[in-house]
Amino acid sequence: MVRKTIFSRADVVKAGLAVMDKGGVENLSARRVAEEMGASTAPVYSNFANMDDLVMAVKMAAVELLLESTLENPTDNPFLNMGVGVLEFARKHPLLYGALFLQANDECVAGPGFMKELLERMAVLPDLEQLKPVERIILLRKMSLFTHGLATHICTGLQPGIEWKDVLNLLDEAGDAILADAVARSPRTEEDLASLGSLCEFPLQPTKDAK
Amino acid sequence: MVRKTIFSRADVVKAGLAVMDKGGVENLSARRVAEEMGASTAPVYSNFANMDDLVMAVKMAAVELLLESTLENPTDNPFLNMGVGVLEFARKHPLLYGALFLQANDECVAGPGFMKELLERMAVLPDLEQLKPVERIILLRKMSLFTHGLATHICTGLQPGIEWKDVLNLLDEAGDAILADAVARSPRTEEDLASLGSLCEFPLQPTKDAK
DNA sequence: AGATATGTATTACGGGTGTTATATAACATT
DNA sequence: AATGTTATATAACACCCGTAATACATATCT
Repeated sequence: MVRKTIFSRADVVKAGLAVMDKGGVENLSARRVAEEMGASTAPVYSNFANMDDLVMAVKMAAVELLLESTLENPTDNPFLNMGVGVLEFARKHPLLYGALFLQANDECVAGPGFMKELLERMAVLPDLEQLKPVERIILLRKMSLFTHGLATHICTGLQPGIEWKDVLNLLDEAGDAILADAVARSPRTEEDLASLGSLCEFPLQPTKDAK
Repeated sequence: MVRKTIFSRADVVKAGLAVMDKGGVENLSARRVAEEMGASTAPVYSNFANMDDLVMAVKMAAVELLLESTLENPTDNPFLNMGVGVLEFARKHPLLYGALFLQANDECVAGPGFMKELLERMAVLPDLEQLKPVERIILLRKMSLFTHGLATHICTGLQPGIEWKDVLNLLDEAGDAILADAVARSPRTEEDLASLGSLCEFPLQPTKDAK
């Protein structure tokens, strides 16, 4: 008889992602992951030091999914597409979204790297090149806040009756409003920028506080 | 007369609110509430059928706190003040905010009633009376989404370095942008409103699905 | 083939949870 | 004073969790 399958680190992460997708972080336990894999809890602990490590790895896998989602191009507006990608992700994987953005998250797994990626994509868009780099950061911040507010409502089910096309229209209109406002305020004066101080920078590396 | 109850329903809710404020929903257990009250778990179960009932009651108490916070007037712009109130609440009670808005929340305790209240306050503001009622709903939706996006970031700590005054400036600028956009789009045509369909209504009573 | 190493399964420990059954103590009524 | 009522305390049950110790089976090496 062939030796039973060895469960790799990737297998555990894959199973963990499935569990998290179906039941959220709070259901991601060693026993459930094991059951999902069709194994015992032993492979979980041979591949990861403890559950916290696994949870982190699964979150990072979820971020990969999110970034993929933001790379699709459902509309002809690249700036809008980023937001739509986030919303699509929140709709298809509400519990993954919740694990990434709706938990007090010291490790900051989804924050800086994700924003940096989006910022680089913005820099080459024709509508936005007239803005100062700092103004693009502020614009991204505003759009990101609106988008995440919308995504949060989607995945917590706070607005049950809402239709998907209306969600997209809402994002579109808000994007227009915020973009028009950004253009109208450009170029900002120095004192204007000073009044927005800490908003003009991102902590561009993850805040891995070595503990 | 009946024997006076030492631990009233209100006492249990108060203790539950304290526990939730300090440790979030996930730490709100019968034993912790009892400890907070300086009692055993018995009063919890004599005042509430089960823990779900208590959690719901505590959430409703948290909504009361939130509404109080939105009634304060830190600026001279009543519309802005609503948003500032939400942000202040999220800053002072991040775990309460999380319990209300960052959990998949079937009971929808904080949604409709809260929005309805804000909508009524909007109707009497001078800047907004020129808008159609439906347009005010859409405006509130957008502002609410932006505000909650901001509040979520505050209470999950996703943007650690951000300063409070900058948060308020961000809200102020976004409010201007969204309000200006709403005025510019007014009066909306019928087909315009049709394209926003389900956004124009709130489910004005809580969705208590009797199970 | 036999020994060894290794990945996996099983089991168990300690602690958390919701909930309930029982015991106790303080009050109200008779 | 005795009784009944009722709020509270205690303890127990069954179930979950993270994690470690142990047992086992299989692949690899000698």
